[in-house]
Amino acid sequence: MRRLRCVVGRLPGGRIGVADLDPSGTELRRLTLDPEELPALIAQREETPGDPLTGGPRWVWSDTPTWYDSVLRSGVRAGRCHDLRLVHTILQHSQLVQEPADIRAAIAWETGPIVPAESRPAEATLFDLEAGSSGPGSVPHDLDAALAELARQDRAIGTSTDPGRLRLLAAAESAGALVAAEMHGAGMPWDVAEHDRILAEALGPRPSPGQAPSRMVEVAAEVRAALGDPLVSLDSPPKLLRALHRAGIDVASTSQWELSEQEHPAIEPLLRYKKLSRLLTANGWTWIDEWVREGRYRPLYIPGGVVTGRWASNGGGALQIPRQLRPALRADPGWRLVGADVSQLEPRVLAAMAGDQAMAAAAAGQDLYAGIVASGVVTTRQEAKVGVLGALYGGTSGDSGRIVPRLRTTFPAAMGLVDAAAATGERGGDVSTWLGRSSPPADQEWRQRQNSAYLPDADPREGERARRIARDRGRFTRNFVVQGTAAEWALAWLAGLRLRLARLPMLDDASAPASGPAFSRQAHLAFFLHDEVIVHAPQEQADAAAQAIREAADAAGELLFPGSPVDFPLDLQISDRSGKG
DNA sequence: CGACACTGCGCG
DNA sequence: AAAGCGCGCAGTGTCG
Repeated sequence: MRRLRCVVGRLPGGRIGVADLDPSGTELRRLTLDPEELPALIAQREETPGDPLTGGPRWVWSDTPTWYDSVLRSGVRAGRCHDLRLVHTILQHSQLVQEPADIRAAIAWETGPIVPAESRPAEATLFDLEAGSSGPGSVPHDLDAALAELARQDRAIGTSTDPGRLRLLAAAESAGALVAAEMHGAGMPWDVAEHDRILAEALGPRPSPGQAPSRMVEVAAEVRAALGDPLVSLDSPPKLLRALHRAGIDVASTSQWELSEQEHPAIEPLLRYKKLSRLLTANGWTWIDEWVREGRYRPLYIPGGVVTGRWASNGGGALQIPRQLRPALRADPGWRLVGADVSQLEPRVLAAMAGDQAMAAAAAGQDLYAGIVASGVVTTRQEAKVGVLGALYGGTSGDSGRIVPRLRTTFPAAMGLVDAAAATGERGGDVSTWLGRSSPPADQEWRQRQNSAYLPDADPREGERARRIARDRGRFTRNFVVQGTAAEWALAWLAGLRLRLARLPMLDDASAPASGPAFSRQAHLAFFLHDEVIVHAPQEQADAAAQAIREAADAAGELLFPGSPVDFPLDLQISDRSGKG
């Protein structure tokens, strides 16, 4: 059953048009309204007693943040959407699309990764729908342009080799855009006092501006004493490297993995100094001042920001918050954090895609690596992990180089799939995820190097270089199919979770400080990181939220891989703080 | 002074 | 300078 679609776009003169389309694409009616009337219209159309958000139409618009942020600020949520910009990006390169000419010709929709207009807490008043909004980094917001692009996308999907998969991908990607906008609106509940406590414990109390924290000063002195160099800068890699050489420490770089292999009294304090320095510069007091407002950290999430389909983020390094600071992610009083991550998502996705019976059997328990040990191909969990990561990333040497060939005999279908993806990439071909997102074509320079390496008078070093970058691309495409399909699974998980949470009752009075009307009275997503979600839930909804997370994971598996024996077990905790169950 | 490249390290 | 994928961000250094 295909639902009603409501295409939203700008009209000449600053009004907004909403065109209702039946499943065949025929326009049934058209409304005209002022921009500030849009939230009310959406609220009215979403209103389905007892089934909030799930019974409404699919809103079609140029770009989700452009239209949806203001709607959200009015306290209104949309159930489903179709983000023309994101779907355009997918269809443009998808190998499943057999007639890409129209889509590719619509260059106005070719935006690449979005340029965050304003990621600082201030926020621009969305409808900056003036001239210039069709420049680079933007898309056409007019209703006519949206209708034309939607028609192109419908045709591209309808004539593709697998319309079902591309429709699912379009819906999942677009649902991700709704989640991203909502998570930005809600923010992560951030406990500044706890963050400060963690910093002070590691670094000493907050120093006055321009001063180094006391613990760092002490550790730096230890390093300088051990190097016999009282003035050396530890913050400049070139200077530090020279100082290390003067002290007789033979390293090619100052990276921690290389330093840690050295025996010298300066190494231990230097590594400690680097840890402290990283904590201070990346997530120190300055970070708190810059990013946390009224108990909320609000990064910008960027769906489709990574070529594989993973999200990127902007503002404060949301996807790289160190584990050490996780306890600062803390529920409001009377609320709980419900956190869940998928155990070994990528190898499970690979087993399902490849239909690898042996790998599916190994995945049957909570711990896939234990299952691989049980299969007898390796003897320790560590070997299983190194081997699987080597298979996914294209490891050829060291431990993974020894173990991966053994996996080939035990899991031939799974290994065949990633090996084939690597071979295709090395040849300059493209690969696609399970739902049809395709790898970016090899660029001109890459092709140039492959061609010139085989000319009769080519320098042998050119040939070596060509083979090396060919292997580099092979590792990329090998990983692309798995990382990208895992991202699709995660989008399906998020999409299902979001709608399940929306069915939970709105509380009459939640004791939480308002973070926007739509988020202060109901369990909502607060964080997402590739294979992990955190839901911020009123205490009385915590169990229901946990149940929703589990159901959504099962549903995602069934949606992508119907009938597959591979399941996707979760590690789930309910707590007032993240980082500890 | 800004733009850019590079290093290094946090996350999955 | 990971032998093996994908990111964002801060700091340093270089160039114009």
